[in-house]
Amino acid sequence: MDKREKIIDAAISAFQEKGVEKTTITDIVKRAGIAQGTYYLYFPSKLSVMPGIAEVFVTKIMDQLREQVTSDSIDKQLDEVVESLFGTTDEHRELAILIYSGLTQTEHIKEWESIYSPLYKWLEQLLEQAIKAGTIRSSIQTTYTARIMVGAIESTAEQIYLYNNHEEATDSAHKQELLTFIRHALGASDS
Amino acid sequence: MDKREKIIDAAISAFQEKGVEKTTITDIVKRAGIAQGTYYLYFPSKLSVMPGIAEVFVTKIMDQLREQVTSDSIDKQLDEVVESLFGTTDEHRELAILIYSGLTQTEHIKEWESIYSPLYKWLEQLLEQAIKAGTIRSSIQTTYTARIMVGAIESTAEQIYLYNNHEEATDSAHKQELLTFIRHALGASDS
Amino acid sequence: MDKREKIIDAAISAFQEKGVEKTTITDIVKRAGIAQGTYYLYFPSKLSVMPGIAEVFVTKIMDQLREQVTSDSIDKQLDEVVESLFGTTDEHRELAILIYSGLTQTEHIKEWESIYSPLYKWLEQLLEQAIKAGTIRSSIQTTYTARIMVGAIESTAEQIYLYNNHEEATDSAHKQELLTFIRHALGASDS
Amino acid sequence: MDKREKIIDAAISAFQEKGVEKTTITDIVKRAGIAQGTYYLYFPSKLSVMPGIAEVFVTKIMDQLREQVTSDSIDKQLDEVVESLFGTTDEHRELAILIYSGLTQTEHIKEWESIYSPLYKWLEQLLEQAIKAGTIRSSIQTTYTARIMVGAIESTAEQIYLYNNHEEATDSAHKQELLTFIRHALGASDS
DNA sequence: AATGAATGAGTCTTCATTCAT
DNA sequence: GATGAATGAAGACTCATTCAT
Repeated sequence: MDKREKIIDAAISAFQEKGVEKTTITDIVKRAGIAQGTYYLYFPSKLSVMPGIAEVFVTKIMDQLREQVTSDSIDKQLDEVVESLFGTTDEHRELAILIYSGLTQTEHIKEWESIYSPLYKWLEQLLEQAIKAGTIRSSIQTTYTARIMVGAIESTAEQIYLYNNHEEATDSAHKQELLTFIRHALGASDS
Repeated sequence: MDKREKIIDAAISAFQEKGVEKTTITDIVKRAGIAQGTYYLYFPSKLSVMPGIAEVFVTKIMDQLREQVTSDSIDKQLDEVVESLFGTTDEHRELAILIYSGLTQTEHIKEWESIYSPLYKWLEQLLEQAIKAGTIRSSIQTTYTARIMVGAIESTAEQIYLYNNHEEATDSAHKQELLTFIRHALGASDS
Repeated sequence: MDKREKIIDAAISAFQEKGVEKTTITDIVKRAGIAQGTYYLYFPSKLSVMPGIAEVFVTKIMDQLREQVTSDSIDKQLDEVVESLFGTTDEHRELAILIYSGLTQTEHIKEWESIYSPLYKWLEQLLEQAIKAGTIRSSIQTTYTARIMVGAIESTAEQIYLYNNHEEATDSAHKQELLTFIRHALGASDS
Repeated sequence: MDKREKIIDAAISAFQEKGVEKTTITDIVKRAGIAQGTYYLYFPSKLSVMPGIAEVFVTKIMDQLREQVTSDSIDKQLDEVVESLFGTTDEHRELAILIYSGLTQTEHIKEWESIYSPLYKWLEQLLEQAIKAGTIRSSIQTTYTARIMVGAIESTAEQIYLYNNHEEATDSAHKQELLTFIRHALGASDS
């Protein structure tokens, strides 16, 4: 395992435990088991690990999606996409917060688009296939709609998992409403 | 103008210019034209101005909405809502980021929901009236859909104004796609 | 005694004892009896005290000169000037080195001229009086000759006191040669 | 070109550009095109290159003098000596400073005398010949006067080239005054 | 002889907070 | 209430030096 990876992992664990603001480079290097100066051979500052962390995060999202979205019908696929993204947000909520927090604190916010592009690309393809199959409306421009959908799903997941005190019943209703919202938006047949 | 307000305004301007992390109390008091110690008579720490800033932010959003959403038909109203929220995001994007950033850096993230509640409430009522008028589908649960819509609109606005390098043509297409998306989602008549 | 002066005195003592390079800000503040941060309220860096130190040095030179150069005849005055500057260099040799060293290490070297100007002015006046009295040649341009003389005397003093291992006999001969050199240069009557 | 020489040249260029204090071994090895560790095969520390640099410096001074001082009369020779040393100081002023600076930072300051000895010897011989020829006063002790002259000339050159902002007219007058000063000092015929 | 990644002790510098006025 | 000079703990960052290859 190379040092760059060690540092990213150590940073994730430190940021999650102590928060970005309160984490020091010293915390990170201790966890990574490397020397103080070695950190600066790989990253110029505390927050410059953020894009690295974000990549790890998106990799996790994509792994989950590829694993969990397996159906053929668009209807079930939407279900699985929402389920998967909700799951990732729930599971890695601290990671999600710290990425957002870290990105906003730096000049790196413009990198968000490129970090997310694998996710956007993947969803675009899924939409294109559905259009070809005639299961969603043909007027959809996949480039934009993919981004809109990801935004809608993730913001809803954040509302549920990050801001709220969960309640099984309302959470489920909220999620169902999102699914219905998206299905209508895509012009898919209501299930 | 009392000192508390002066401090909040100074904090907003400092945070926007230098970022939350790099802003110091000294920066704030200099802009506010008060003495170092005076700050602590009004706020116990740097991040404790955040709720004050957030209030200002939501007030601006609501003022814009009330002023700009004036039509009768749901179709035009949606147009105006998107237009208004896009405008606010564009104009106050740094403010939005710093609030989010500030909230994630503290224990205050759960307050996001309550900070946004005036906006949610306002949109719920708009939706309820449209349901009554029969211009959108009656199966909509306004509590959830209001939140989903705000999430979809703001995340799209962020994608356009925060992460991207603007291009007139694509920005406009992206926004149109969002409108179409929402209209279908609400079961409104396509314009 | 104000803090700025305390810092300069502490810096002189620290620089002399440990050398400029090996002295830390911590060394200085400890000797000055002030807090770490207080240093930065007065000076932005370690070497920026140097001009302050140089002023102290020139003040000492001037005090000595005024006290020791009391004769009326130019011949004796020259003797006393050389004696005085040699004495100052001998007594404060470490101070002299560290000023030169410190000035060369920074952007402050251009300030040397203005720091030395009291000395130059004083010697110009002495020369002007001698010209009026007809005891040195009238073709002398005092502005330049004052500078040349100071340079000649100090460089000789440095050669003797800083670079050499002293030997009473040669030191004295060296000094006499300098005096003869200057007397002839000024067109003064040889003693 | 062997590595030792490469290092000395790299050190000169780095010291001149960044100053001795701010130059790091890393700066030097990068310029020399060698590896970090290789430096230590040739020099034990940063300042131990200084004597090597000083050699280069005095070699340049002597080369200039031998090339430019070619006349027979003492009067013209003095002119050429001053011209030559002024030229070297102007051209290599940073080099001169960094040597002085480097020497004062270490225990090496006593070496200044021996570094300069070729220059002193050369000037002693020139003076001896002039005494023999009867063109300067016979009471001169060449050992001391050579040192005094070098000191006077170099300190004047420093005053002009290091400390001042040049002005063609005053610089030239300053130099002429120095020449007149020295001619009288040596008891040479005024030109 | 040459390399250059890794080290970690040591320093500079910042800045939230205090408190005498 | 208001001030702002002073504080000093804490953290970022540097860089001479080493050593396995």
